[in-house]
Amino acid sequence: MSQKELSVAKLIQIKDIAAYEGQAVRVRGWVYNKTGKGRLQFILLRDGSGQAQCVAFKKEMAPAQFEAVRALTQESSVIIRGTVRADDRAPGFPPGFEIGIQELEILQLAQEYPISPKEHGTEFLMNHRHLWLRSNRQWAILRIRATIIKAMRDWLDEQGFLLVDTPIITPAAGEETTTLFDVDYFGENAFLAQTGQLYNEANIMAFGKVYCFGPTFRAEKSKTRRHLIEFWMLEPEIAFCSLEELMDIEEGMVAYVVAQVLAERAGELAIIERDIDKLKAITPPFARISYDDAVARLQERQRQLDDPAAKAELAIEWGEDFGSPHETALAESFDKPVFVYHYPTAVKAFYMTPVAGRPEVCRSVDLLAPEGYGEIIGGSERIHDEELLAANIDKMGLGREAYQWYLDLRKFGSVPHAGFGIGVERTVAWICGLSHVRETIPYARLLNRKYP
RNA sequence: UCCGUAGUAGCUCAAUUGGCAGAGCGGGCGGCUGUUAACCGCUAGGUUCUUGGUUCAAGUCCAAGCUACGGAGCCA
Repeated sequence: MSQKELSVAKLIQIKDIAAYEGQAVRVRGWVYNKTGKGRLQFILLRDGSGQAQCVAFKKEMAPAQFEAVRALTQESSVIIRGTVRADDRAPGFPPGFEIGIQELEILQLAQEYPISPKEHGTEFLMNHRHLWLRSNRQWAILRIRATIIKAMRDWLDEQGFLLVDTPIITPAAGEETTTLFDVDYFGENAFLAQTGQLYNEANIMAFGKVYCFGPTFRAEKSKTRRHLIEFWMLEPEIAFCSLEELMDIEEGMVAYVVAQVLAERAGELAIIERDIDKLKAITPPFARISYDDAVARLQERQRQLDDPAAKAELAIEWGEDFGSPHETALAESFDKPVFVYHYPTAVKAFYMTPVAGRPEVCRSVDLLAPEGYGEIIGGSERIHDEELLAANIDKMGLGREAYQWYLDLRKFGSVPHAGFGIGVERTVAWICGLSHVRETIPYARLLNRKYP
């Protein structure tokens, strides 16, 4: 191959490498790993779309060029020109193809890179999150995250929902007032949104079926594997919708999301070594059990336990909310997500409709993911009666002024309606089989972490 | 906030009863024509989290603090 041919070699993305077998190409990227054997050097190059092994033989290159390859450091940025060939020995994403290097251009020779292919601790990796994203596993997880978000939105769009954005800076609490982030709004007090739901309820009266998608903020001092201070939530809201219809929607969306991940991210699931048989089982219908039934199941299960510590952890009386051991124990009976509906009114938010003839429970439903991942969705039928809603706002001591516009919705053509919120990070953690949500978001905001 | 565990080289970890501060990886130098977290030889690299205490002697024991990790509560 002549210099001229090389200089006009087509610039490709590594994900497409199989289509260029036998052709001269250029790839741009970063040195993910390097190994070699004297006059033979192997560069594993990643370009964001995939990874390809690039091979340098000393006898096929100018001496200075070969020396440059030999001196490459991990994460150096380069442009490589060479010829694509099939080789079963070649690792990569996709595997089976490699590039025989003919020319190398170094954009920057990287300094000593802190993240080696060997093991590291959580603290070290989180401190280097801005670099950790380049690692295979993190790369795969965040690509799956993107597919999950896209699938959720595609499904809703297909079902006739409209994306309607809700504000981040809000004057009133969506839920409890203890977990709000304060914002100085030109000398007045405002808060970062915990939910877009109240605005969704206004928006459905204009558009029928809507959803919002964005970050939400909760200043909870919680330090668990399933909590973030800043997390992303997708919240559909539907006019003229019952709790049963809401469950149909949740079920359809979750099943679609899992199917899309299986179809489009098989390679990434393989990188993170996810057991995909567990995901293939996620098809409608999902079991639906009442809170009453769930408590009875938990009490029965607790009776069968011998270990006193485990027994104490799983203790529950009717009226109490579930802790994470309860959610895990409940979900263990199912190999799909399970709905738990009609929770006690006292443990749920002020806007949830009481069950007719049984006001101690409300028209609420949580969806618990399998494999111990717990609640990924919370939803309910909203109160559409002005008197009852106003009374609840007073009872919670929330202050009626800030909710005046919300109460207005019940004056001008109020209708039964329902909606839910699905936590993106918890969904990603479940589908990817991760032990902690900190790896499901590019830059996690945790109780004691705001860097990088 | 509470309970538990830990903090030693850039990283992951050893260090016996309180008695000379060590290995692998990564870095540097050299070797090797099919490597897959390559391999072989040489080499540099330390305020043992901080402060105070006990002791002839502290990485090791005691006290307080800081930080992280695991779990609980709360939630999506």
